[in-house]
Amino acid sequence: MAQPSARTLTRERLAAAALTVLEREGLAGLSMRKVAAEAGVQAASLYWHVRDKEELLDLLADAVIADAVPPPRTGDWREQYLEYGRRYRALLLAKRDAAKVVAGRLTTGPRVLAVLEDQLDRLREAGFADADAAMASYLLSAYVQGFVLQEQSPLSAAEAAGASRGQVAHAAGETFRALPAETYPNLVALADDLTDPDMDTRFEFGLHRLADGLAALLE
Amino acid sequence: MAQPSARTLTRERLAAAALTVLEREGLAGLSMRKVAAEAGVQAASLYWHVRDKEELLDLLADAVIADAVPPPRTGDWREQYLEYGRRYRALLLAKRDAAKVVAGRLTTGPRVLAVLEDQLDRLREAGFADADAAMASYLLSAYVQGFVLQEQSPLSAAEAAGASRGQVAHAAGETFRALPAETYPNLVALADDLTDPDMDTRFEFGLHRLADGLAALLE
DNA sequence: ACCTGAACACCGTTCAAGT
DNA sequence: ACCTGAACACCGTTCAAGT
Repeated sequence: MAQPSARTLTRERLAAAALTVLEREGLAGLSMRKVAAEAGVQAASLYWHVRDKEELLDLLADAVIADAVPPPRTGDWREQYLEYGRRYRALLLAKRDAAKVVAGRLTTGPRVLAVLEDQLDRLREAGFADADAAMASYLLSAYVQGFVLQEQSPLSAAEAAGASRGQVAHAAGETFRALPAETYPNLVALADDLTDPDMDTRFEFGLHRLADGLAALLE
Repeated sequence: MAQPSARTLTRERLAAAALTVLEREGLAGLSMRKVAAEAGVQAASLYWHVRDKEELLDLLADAVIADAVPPPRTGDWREQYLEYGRRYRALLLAKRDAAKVVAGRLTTGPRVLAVLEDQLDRLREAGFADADAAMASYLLSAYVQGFVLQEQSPLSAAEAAGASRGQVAHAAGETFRALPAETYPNLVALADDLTDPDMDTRFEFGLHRLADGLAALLE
């Protein structure tokens, strides 16, 4: 196939420009004009390669998770399932606003398909029925996307304004503790647990529950 | 407290106007100008009641889930946990783009706090440790939000253009089936399972896995 | 085939000015 | 205290025109 010359615009170069802008300005700051400028072209030119901004975001979503790599085939299916979840989360956390970009978008890049294929293979091999393997895969991505979406968005105006996660969590804890104990005894008692900013532990907890719940299907 | 006269703008009336616009135009079509018009006021007036659009979206998120109601205290904790999940999903599905509005936003309306309080009470009563009860609650909302986010967003440009979910799912199934079977044997074999448009069944599957995984903590 | 210039309708937000 | 009018900088998208 004909190699596009160094300066011609392609969908790949468009996706790369969009990724750069995303990293620099966040999803809210990503405009067609800025992506065009990053690609060294006028805004109107993008519409030759892409129907609209929505389609550009599809390209961006593919680019965001293009680095997906299946975990090694070591340990049992459970350990490998956990590892899929951890890697997906890490992939999303690595790029600014990645969860917002990916959430609710169908990505079918070849790398993603390869990872999905591999994951299904391992689940079936572990003994899951076809439908259960498909569901287990969907379940994992819904959980990870939902989790990282929360994790990546500022908890409040305060955090957006520059306060650290720990500070915001502490303030939230104070809010719970300050609630009337007669009406909200549990919120007051669990204030610390509810606002614990250790996201790794939280993520692992959910991931293990999923794996345990799936394991019960094999008994 | 002084009753605001019928025509004065309040944060409550602002939230109600935003909700109306959301239902009519979707989140992408929700602008400060349209919300102002709906409230019978000029766009600039909103900034007296609200710092910026972000804060208006916070109000909107509260309004979206203000109707939350805890399930009846019948059956064991597991059945009640499932029911919390079902109701949360139903609440989000009832309002256009609700998952996108709520996802990654901290809502602390009194109704939501009451439901959370009640949920924690039941989990602790069932025997969960404090930290586990807090995690179980967070896990449920991450899962439901992640799930409905997928469910509520158009799977593709085709669906946005008016094709039914079933048609899109069928087309996606065709795509998987058409893949080279040597490279993607599992995607080809599970094409139907992966693209099954029955979202209720999918949701229930995940929900039961969560509940089973949590149940294992009590043994 | 691919890109530009100019335009259109529409944004979020600010601010002096009104009542 | 609350709202308006007008303005600013910035959007996504279209389209005739260029090469």
